[in-house]
Amino acid sequence: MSPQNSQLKGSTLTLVKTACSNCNLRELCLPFGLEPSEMERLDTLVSNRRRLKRGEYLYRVGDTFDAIFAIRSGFFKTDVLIEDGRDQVTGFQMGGELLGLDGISTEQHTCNAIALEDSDICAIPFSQMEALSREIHSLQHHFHKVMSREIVRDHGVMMLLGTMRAEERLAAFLLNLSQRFTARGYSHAEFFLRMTREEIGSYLGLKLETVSRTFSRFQEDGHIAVQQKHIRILDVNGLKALMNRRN
Amino acid sequence: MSPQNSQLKGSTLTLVKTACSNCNLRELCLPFGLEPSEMERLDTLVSNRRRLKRGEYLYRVGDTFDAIFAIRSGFFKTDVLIEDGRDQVTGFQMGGELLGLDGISTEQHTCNAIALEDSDICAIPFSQMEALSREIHSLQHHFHKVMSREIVRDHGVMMLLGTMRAEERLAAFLLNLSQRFTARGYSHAEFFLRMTREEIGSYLGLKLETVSRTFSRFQEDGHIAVQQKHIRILDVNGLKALMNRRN
DNA sequence: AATCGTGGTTGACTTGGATCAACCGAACGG
DNA sequence: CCGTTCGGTTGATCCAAGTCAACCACGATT
Repeated sequence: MSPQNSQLKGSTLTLVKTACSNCNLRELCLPFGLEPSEMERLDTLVSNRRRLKRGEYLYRVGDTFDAIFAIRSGFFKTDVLIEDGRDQVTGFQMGGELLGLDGISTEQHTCNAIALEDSDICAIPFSQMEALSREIHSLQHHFHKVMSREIVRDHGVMMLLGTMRAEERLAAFLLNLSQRFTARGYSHAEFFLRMTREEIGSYLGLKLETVSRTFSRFQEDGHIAVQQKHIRILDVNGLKALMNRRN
Repeated sequence: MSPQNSQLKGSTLTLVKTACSNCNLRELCLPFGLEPSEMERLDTLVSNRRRLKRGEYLYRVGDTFDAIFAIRSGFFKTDVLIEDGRDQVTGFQMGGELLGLDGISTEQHTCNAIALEDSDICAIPFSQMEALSREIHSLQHHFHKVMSREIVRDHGVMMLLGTMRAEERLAAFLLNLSQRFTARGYSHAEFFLRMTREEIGSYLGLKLETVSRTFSRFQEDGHIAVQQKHIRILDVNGLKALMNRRN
């Protein structure tokens, strides 16, 4: 009775010639909107593929930056820390999303990226990527859009952390996950959380107990069914209503 | 009886000969690191200069995006809002900083940018900027760094909102302002706040009363001297110590 | 000089989420 | 198979910040 395991085991690890052109995430990822001939040129940069096991670091604070990473499969978190031990999860990333943009600024990574399940990533050497985007306008423009989208996403998180109560934060979090799973062809209503309550709490500015309690409350109210990491959304509109209910 | 209207009418669109090459903020701004000949080429894009009076919008949520803006002088805030009236200040920007990066993603601005004092900005048409950065490597790379720096800054704010107590947030805020004023040749220890307590609170995820009380406490403890918007920092190290005092 | 409005300060009280603590259940290694 | 560990749940209590409210300071307007 463990659908989680069967799902995980279902991922067959075959060594495929890495290429954006045959990647089923290409429409979500960097090559979005490229002509076939252009995509071939991008393929030559992305030859570098890497596997990570659950818990492994893709990069750490202070690592020198020379490549951005596209997630081919798997699930990541990024976090920042301050001296005294506090840390904050700054995001959860899934297939088709880019990691490492934080490193461009100082040529050093400013956060940690950690695989939350066995994952598969493509490394894209950044200087080559800049060179290619000088030649392919649509690649350049799309890359700018991806960076900008990250800024907009961060504003959303700031809004969430600055103005929302615990219930609203959790509802927003679940709806966001649901929407991203949907975009990747998975069920919008049923999924497994890849992260712990503590990691969710850190991302949302809450303690793990509050996350747990709020999940329980959502369940009592019939909005979701939770069993450990397994989530079923029973009432999307109920969750949405929770979100912009002012007091 | 409509100060807003009169303010809007006050927006004078003057065409001044603008040039990065003679701007004293060039080392903080987009042209950082360019050769003189390259800077001349950038000058041709930045011909477009605009004055805003206090309270005027540089852009609003939903405005179509076609240019990024460099602040030549003055002070801005950006904010996002959700339906039910809540809003969150996402940043305060001063001379040499760029505004509008949020708009690249969807070709529409996703936040409001409002002048907090009479200000002077340079508009840089984005498609021309992309074209030029295909030719000038250092411009391209610097622009990427600026976007990345914005992402890193946002992570800092997320950290602040997610893990810090009111005292720490305010201390971090004051130290950040001080440091940015210093970089612009102003006193690091004495300055005027351009924003209200409410705006500070919105940025820091606090209520205005909490901001006010915390300023008073800092004053009692001899860390700062406050009188309305006038701030003197008396004990930088005291403030720094406040910041990473765990509990 | 009197009035009004906006922004700031301060006090009294309330509360949402943190903290502390006990306990439970699933996964894993010996 | 049992003990251990880790993650999750739930309860009791506490406190930092929110809320509500009164009042003050400073400019702008008349």
